[in-house]
Amino acid sequence: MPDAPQKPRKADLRREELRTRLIDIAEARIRCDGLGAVKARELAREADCAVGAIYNVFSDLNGLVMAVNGRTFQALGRAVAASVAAAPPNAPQAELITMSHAYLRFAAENTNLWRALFDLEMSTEMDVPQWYLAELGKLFALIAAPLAKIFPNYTRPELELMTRALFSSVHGIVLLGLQKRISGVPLDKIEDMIAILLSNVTSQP
Amino acid sequence: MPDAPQKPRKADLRREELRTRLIDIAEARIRCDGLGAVKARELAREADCAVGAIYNVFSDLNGLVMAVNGRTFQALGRAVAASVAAAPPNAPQAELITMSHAYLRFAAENTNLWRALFDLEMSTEMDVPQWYLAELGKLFALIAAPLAKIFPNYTRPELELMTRALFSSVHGIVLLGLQKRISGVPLDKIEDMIAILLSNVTSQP
DNA sequence: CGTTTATTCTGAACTCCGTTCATTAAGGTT
DNA sequence: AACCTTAATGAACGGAGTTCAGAATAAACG
Repeated sequence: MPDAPQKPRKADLRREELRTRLIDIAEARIRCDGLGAVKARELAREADCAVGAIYNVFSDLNGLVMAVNGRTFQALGRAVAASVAAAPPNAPQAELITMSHAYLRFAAENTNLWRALFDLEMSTEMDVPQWYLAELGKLFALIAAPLAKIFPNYTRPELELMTRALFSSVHGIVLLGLQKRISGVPLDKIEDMIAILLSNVTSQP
Repeated sequence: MPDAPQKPRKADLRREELRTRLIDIAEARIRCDGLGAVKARELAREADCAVGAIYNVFSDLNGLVMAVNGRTFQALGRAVAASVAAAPPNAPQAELITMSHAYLRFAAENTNLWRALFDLEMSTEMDVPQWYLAELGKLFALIAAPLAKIFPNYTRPELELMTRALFSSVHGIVLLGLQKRISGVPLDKIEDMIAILLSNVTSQP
């Protein structure tokens, strides 16, 4: 009797179908109205299931939001990677700026989803899932590559430090820039901030 | 009859006393256990008043947290200003690094209070109070002064852009650095990140 | 100083939310 | 078809912010 664990059939399919349905709904809600719009009863109504069913598929609502965050993080990574893939090689400074602008663009166009990426981890001080660190690692690698060309004399640790520093810097600029567009900063000003920062950092004396 | 509006007496004193008492308690709670530890019933119990009394003094719990944030923001401003006051003049690069390290130090030593400063504004998309912008303006002025010495050729708008960019960058480094000290970054690594970033930015070719 | 009016304080009650679990229904096995 | 194992259900629970009719207190007045 090969292929022993073949028991689950209908149930698992239904479960998997409900899982993606719930993620779809939660994603749409976060996109439109932010993290606070993810409510158990509304999800159940829209997904046409019982409230309890949600907890058969996810440990709690945080787990569901985490699943949405997984999608968002991958989409973010794709957006940044795509931006740099279409750029000319051997222009590492321009590469950094292009990636950062792609990051800004993604955050601006998917503000609520992008926010959820960071708002959830903070509130619950649980251990970061491994896919989270993996995706972050991919982003870091994209940044480290052009940086290594710009600073060929940097040691490995110095390069890592600089990578984290630049990522955090761009993240900070985007975060504060997108917050309160009123009385705040229009998108191209944020672009300028990123560009002026990166230009100054990457032009050695 | 001069001095007409002299009516309120006992009531206003009690009200003001309760106000500061509530802010004290909320501040202590946030400091120890974060924003989530500010609960109406617990506050009332600790302040020895009815839950409703809170709403006679503040519009809601957000208003109370706002009051705490006011204190925190002022303390933050004092900490940063003090750090630069004790530094040698005519060393603008060192000044910037000193201030940024003071910012990091304040955030590290008052993490929950510092977090509340930003976590609340985000969740409720209400209009930013004017004192908030005023305090931010003071911080910006502290940054702009040494920057003007480093980049004497910058126009006013360029200088403003650079000021915001650097503040946001340092904020981002501190934010992501302090988040998840586990598997994350120790304090002196964060200091190094700030220093390496600012050194690179402020050394023109 | 007593009475009356205005103000403030009180806390039970209302609403809303995430989560649970005894009960019910369905799926799989013999 | 009868049995058992598993999943789905939604009323109920606990805990949160906020409100508001009534009690208590302070002010005003005779």
